Amino acid sequence: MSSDLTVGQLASAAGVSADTVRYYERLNLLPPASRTRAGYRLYTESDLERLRFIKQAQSLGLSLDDIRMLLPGSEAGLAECRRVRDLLISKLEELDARLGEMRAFRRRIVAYLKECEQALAGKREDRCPVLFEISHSTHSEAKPTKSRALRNRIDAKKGRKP
Amino acid sequence: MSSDLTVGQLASAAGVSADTVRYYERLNLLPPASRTRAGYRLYTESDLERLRFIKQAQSLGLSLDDIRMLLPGSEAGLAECRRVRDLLISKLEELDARLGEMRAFRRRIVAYLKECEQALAGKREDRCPVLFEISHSTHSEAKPTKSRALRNRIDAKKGRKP
DNA sequence: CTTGACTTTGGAGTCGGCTCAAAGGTTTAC
DNA sequence: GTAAACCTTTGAGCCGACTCCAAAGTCAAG
Repeated sequence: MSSDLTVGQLASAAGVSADTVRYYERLNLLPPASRTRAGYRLYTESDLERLRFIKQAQSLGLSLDDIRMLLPGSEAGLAECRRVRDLLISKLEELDARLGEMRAFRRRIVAYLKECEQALAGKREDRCPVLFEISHSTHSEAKPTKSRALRNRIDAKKGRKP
Repeated sequence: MSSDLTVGQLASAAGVSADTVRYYERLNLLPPASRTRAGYRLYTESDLERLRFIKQAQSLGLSLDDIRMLLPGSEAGLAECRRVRDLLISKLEELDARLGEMRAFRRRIVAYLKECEQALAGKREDRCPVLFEISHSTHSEAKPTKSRALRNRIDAKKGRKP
């Protein structure tokens, strides 16, 4: 309470950008901040806790929509707990479905890889058996745009504030 | 030539929309289709296989950029095979890394779920212990990688062709 | 008093992967 | 011969979670 924070201070305390804080406010993930006479947003420690909670939950793979459902509602302990449990169960189901798919895909990749290695060891294939399996068409290539997914990951890993 | 397909036929055979097929063609994921005199696209079985491969790879979380790299280039047999092998190896590594992350995430969810169930069984908590923990854990590194892919897959499962 | 680092707003842009609309041309079924 | 159901193109819109921008206001240090 000794410490009221501006957006920028709150943001850097939580390791996000000021834009992100305002964005969360628009989405009702953070309550509308009180203001100075000049209109600057003012935040308290509890806003910081809440913001950290959001980030933490997000790092668990929850979407902002999911998180909004987790944020302090009006119910008391047990009801709250049931709500959380239901969300966790549904996330777990999603996760398991996806894990199953990924393991199947892994088996497929491994099988393809084995075929490749065999063809390379035998040195007698006139074309990659994997590609033969996948498709018979040859097709000319445009320029290989650098993967955006990769760039996004890199951006995400290093520091928040530009 | 027994089985030439129009874009709509190809699309529904693969369970995607015609728009998606044309979109893939724009992205060079499918070779430019041959045309009838009237300009209609014509596809073959091998296009269908290729399209199915794309969907299969995609359902496991590979981006279209990733997939493009797995698709046939113009080099001859062994070189081609080496390229495919190298890509398969790197995808396999990625996949394993991701599987590891997901399993860790899963353990965390399961642990939280257990706490919820216990609190509900004991009926003595005044506050959900999971919410308490999340709000008091230290926020390390946010990595919301899977949310998006996860939701995309879910959308993909039910919402086909409206 | 001026500089420069903050703040405000609304609105636009980004990325991947579609999805839809508009305005027209073609093919097929009756 | 005509209507339905295809097909063509270009180009815009959608989602989630930001991110950036411009133009203007505010605040603290020197």
